[in-house]
Amino acid sequence: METTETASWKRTHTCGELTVGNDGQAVTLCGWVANRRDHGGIFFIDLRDRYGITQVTVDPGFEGTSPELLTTAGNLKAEDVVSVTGTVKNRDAAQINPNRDTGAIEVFARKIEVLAGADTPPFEILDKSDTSVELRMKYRYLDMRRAPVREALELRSRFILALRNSLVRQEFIEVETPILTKATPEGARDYLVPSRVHPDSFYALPQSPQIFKQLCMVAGLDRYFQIARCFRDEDLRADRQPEFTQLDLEMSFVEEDDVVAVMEQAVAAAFKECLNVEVSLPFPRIDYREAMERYGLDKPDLRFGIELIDVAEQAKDSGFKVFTGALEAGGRVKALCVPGAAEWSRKKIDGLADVAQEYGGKGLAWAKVGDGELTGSVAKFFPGEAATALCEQCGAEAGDLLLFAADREAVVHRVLGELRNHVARELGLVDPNVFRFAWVMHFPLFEWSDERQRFEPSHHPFTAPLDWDVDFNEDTGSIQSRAYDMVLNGWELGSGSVRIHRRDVQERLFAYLGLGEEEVQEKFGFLLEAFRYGAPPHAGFAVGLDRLVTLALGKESIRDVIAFPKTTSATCLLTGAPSAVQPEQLAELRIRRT
RNA sequence: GGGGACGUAGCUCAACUGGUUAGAGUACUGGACUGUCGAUCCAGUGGUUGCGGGUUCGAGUCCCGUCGUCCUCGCCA
Repeated sequence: METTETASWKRTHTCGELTVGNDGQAVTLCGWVANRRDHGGIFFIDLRDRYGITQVTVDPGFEGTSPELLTTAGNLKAEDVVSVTGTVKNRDAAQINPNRDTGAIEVFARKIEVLAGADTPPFEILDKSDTSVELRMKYRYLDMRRAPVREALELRSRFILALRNSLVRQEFIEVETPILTKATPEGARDYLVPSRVHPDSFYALPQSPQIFKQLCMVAGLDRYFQIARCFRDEDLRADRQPEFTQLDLEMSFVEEDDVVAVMEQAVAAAFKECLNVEVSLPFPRIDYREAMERYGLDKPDLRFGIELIDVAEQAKDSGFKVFTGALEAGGRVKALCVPGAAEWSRKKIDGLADVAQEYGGKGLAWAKVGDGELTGSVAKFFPGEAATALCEQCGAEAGDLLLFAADREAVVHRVLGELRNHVARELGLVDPNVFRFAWVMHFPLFEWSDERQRFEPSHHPFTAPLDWDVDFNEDTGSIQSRAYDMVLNGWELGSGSVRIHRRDVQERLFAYLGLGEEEVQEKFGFLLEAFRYGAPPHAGFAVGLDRLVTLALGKESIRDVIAFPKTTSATCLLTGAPSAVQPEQLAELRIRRT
């Protein structure tokens, strides 16, 4: 047993819980010195812990205030870790701080023990931070003392708990799958881990627990889930970094509706429990094809309208070569009608053209809608009646701005889809407190790879086609799959699919992909073998937790909800990872530097 | 791999078209002050302008390279 002296600093309360009800109580608080105000005799110390800030008062007029206490109080510095023992007192009305939960009381100190002194921190620890990301990440542990960061982590924790509880209520079993696993042949670049025991062989960190969760279904677990860390060695963005967390699940004897219902329950429960936000169920479902036609992207932001409009009929006789040429080449001509944007400056519209080019457009045709006439770059091709017809088709009124894209369908959709998001932001139609979920159904089974000059699975090679008996060689690009995405406010939150449980279909698919028997055996042999012993029809889903929590909090980057995030160049500023290793370590792995 | 923005005191920023000794707020140090709560007041310390080269009588400013952060295209089954 330790002596009582050791325990004398132990807290009786946190810095967030004392109220007027505690008046007169003897308490001990522990925390960091957030601030100290010295009035030439009386000291005020803001003591901070995870739960809040409580004002500690050191008053020479207070009975029991020793000279030592005054000295200690006078020497306190920001971020010193202290234990304060004293008496709770209600403040006079004039001294109440309404901006703080504990603002109606203060603790008159009898004793202050410095548990650990602190150097002056590299930046001030204020809730409202203007410190550079670089410095915040290098000293993330200091950044995390700030309430906004801490609250994001707290919400993330509660969010995960709510999701977990919902799934457990829905009879799911949480299973951990290996982090050291087998390299996957396709998809993202793998992170590899050399094997010491087997020189020249490597583990890979999982891009997702995909195969293991399907094996769980063969095993008869029926309903699996996992809060799974996933790794993909690709370049970073605001909405992705190389290691991220998914809520991953898989279910047996189910189809799309069942998976969708489970996810809707879980997400709605989390929003309700953590944010008190009622998400309306069920989420609307939209066919992939329709999403592309109406919004141009497979992750439409449904918080606003401004849908894409086909103007081929009006464009075909316009005499405008860009339009007619695109149509003759089998492409599309579509438009966006931006309400009230006719007043936008030339500079602003040129900015839109830059956006169009960024996403593969050759340029941007536009027209301002006036009183029965058009002005702007394409106006002269739509005189009189033609202008009227065009405006009617677009639902355009005087004061609106029409934006056009004419190109291959993929380019038209991409450009207008991104422009749609762009102009909505410009128009202030994007409210972070509105949550518009949707399911995008029936993604294409394959997509064309320019790089490899062939069709590849757009989801993964275990995704079932909508028609089990479809011929993969026929009209390959438009074969529909049973893959679906969950979309929120223009972000892809997650995706899933009904899997192929029939060995014959799986073999036909591998054959179509050009994977020889040997190759299939080497890469997926264990999965196909498992399927030989009775695979139930199954389907699953995985939702990106980092993204979900980011949007739930109205943040802009997933780094805001990750405790120790990576930089854009995939490094950790705090630890310095990645870093060189000792030659001995390399030798043991039989790796030579080149 | 490509494009863009940024890099000046511990921190956040300023410094007109190249021109005297690179400034301010804040932090920090010292002093004053017994009711503040981002306390206030007075004084002070603090700079290889990311790094390397170049142009120039003279570079924080212009040029080239490089490093780092952020955004982004490609990439992300």
